[in-house]
Amino acid sequence: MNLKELARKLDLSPTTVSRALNGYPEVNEATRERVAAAAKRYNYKPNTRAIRLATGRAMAVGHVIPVATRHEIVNPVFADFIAGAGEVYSRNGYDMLLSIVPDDNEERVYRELKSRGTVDGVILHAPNTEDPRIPLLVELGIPFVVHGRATGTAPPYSWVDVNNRRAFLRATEFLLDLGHRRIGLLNGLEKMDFAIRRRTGYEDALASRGIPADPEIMVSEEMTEAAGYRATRAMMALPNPPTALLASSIIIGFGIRRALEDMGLAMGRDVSVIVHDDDLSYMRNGEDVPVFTATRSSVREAGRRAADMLISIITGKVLAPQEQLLEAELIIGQSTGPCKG
Amino acid sequence: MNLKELARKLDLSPTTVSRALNGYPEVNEATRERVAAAAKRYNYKPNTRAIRLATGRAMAVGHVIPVATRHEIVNPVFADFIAGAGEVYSRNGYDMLLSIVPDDNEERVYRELKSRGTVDGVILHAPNTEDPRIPLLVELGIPFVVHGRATGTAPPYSWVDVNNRRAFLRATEFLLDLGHRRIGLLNGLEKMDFAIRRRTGYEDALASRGIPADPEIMVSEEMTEAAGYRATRAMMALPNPPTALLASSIIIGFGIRRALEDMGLAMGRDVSVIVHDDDLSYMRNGEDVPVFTATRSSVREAGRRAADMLISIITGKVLAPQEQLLEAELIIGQSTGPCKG
DNA sequence: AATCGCGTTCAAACCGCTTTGAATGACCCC
DNA sequence: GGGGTCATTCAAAGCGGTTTGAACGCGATT
Repeated sequence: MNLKELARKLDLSPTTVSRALNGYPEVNEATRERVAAAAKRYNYKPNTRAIRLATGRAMAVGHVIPVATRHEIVNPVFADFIAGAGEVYSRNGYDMLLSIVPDDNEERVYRELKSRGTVDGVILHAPNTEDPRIPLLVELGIPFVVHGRATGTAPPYSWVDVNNRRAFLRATEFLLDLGHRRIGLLNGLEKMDFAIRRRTGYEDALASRGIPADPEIMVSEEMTEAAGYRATRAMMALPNPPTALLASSIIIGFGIRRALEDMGLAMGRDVSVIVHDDDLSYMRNGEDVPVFTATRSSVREAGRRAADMLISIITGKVLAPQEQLLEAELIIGQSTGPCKG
Repeated sequence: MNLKELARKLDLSPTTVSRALNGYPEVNEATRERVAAAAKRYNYKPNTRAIRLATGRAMAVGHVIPVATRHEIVNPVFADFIAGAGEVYSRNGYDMLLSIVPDDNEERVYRELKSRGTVDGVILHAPNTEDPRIPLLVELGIPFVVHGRATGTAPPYSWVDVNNRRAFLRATEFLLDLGHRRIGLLNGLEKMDFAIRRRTGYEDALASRGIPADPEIMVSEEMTEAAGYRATRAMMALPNPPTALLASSIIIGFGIRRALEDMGLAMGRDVSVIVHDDDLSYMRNGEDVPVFTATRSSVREAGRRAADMLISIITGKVLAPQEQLLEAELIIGQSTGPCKG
């Protein structure tokens, strides 16, 4: 059943039927009801492809997921982020398009999205410092929202981010307050912007207490269980090992825990651990009492916010670049305790 | 730059230009080259929306992700699956559409995908036994491939699945060979088809050695770290605790490890553990030596296979329903050892 | 010379909607 | 009664491609 057929059944022109269904004011209320009833009865759904061509809008949002050709890492927070974003899209009648792209090919993909008109806007994931994708998107004129920020990027742009610096500042201060002086940092790769912000927060907290940051107990690696294990073993083998560890993800935390266990050390008693917890739905930090003391910020919520923001940019509801900074909570779990050094 | 403009520049009709670019045989080779050169020079990309309307094909594949309204679980294997599928789609010029849908609404979404013509086919995720979605998709005439299978579903359908029964059969036999007689099962929710197949494999292995399955050491829960912890604590507190555990996911395995540690037990020495490992890119099972002994099968590869299969169904390359059963490897790690009971 | 076939190109219809601009008729006012 | 306003409806022209059916030029066939 298409519009023309429906119109014929109703003895109306396609014009009127279309307007009736789309809520235009110039149709008689009685007519509108008749049309609505018939549409329902014949289960009429307008063809998406035709709407898109006619309106020139794609009614779709793109998420370009760069897959590192070398690292082969699919970011684990990604699933939750799009779950949040997806909720918002479907509420607003938008489709969500995913492009899995080798990361050396991203520019071409954006250019094609633009010239083929497949999407109305995109979400930019995992920004690096001075990320070249941002000026590119600005140049192409594609509406976009960044999940995260990119230090050193000139043009203004819209973003949703966690206050990573403050989160790690507070976490570090909390450990300092517990008496820890040797605090190891297990960070993500520092080409990613958030990793740099987290390190800065950590360093600032140390500096404010006059403690020099020690590169020997600061690592920047992929955020995997295995990397957490390896880094922990290495740090704990130092002549002057840390008494506390601060990690950029709960997955690293699992690796830390395994390493400590293998060395016969108890987390929370012998070594304090704080992790960043993205509140992933399939990786909850314990049930009633959190396993890890953590800086927590729901990445799913970030997905919702970013999607909302993007839609209001696409629809022209807002014009200036939007910014939204989410604060992480510091939640106390079983993995921290006073320093007994 | 659109087709008409390009045609005008070339002093050709849109018809010929279109045919030249789409490889139709009736265009003069010299003309074709002239067209190709101009298309490249003016960076002409045909508008996706127009192609879709004209051809009646969506050139897109849908993935409907049911989000359990109660459990709030986004399946962690999902990110890797679509990473694999996405590779195949982009190679073939298809878009990947994601719908995040409350699971009480799935039927409506499929009907809309059909009547609005948004996609050419779908991948069905996380099938339950006698899953009603399968007959629905057959009825609607939407091409689809199931990731997994659904026992007790009447109509034939295409699927890609791991041989879950055999994987767990072999894992159980391996533990039995090590002398274990009390083997606990930490399974996923048994409304999901794969969970039932895994239990069957486990039970069959026990039965073949004349060991009765004991419901006290068999749980079926969400596959989270916390659930793994809880179940392990409960089982180990029994008067007759298991000496080995078999778990449906590596995430459960992390919970098992934490529980054992809390009880002062060493994994691999005091209690043997085998997990199923989906070979997630962000959750590798150790680096050189696997941490967990595991039944391993790459879910990313499954994504590739499913996408390939779906595309050949959509394009009519194959007509009969296709089936593909992947075998899991049994890889030996540090979490298993002889029973010392 | 008329006919045929072949290779190549084109005009126009079509896909299913939206949207512009015009038409219709009822009602009101002077 | 003529003109103006207003509410309502419609025909037709897009949107940017694909595809059908026809046309054209030219060498080969009869």
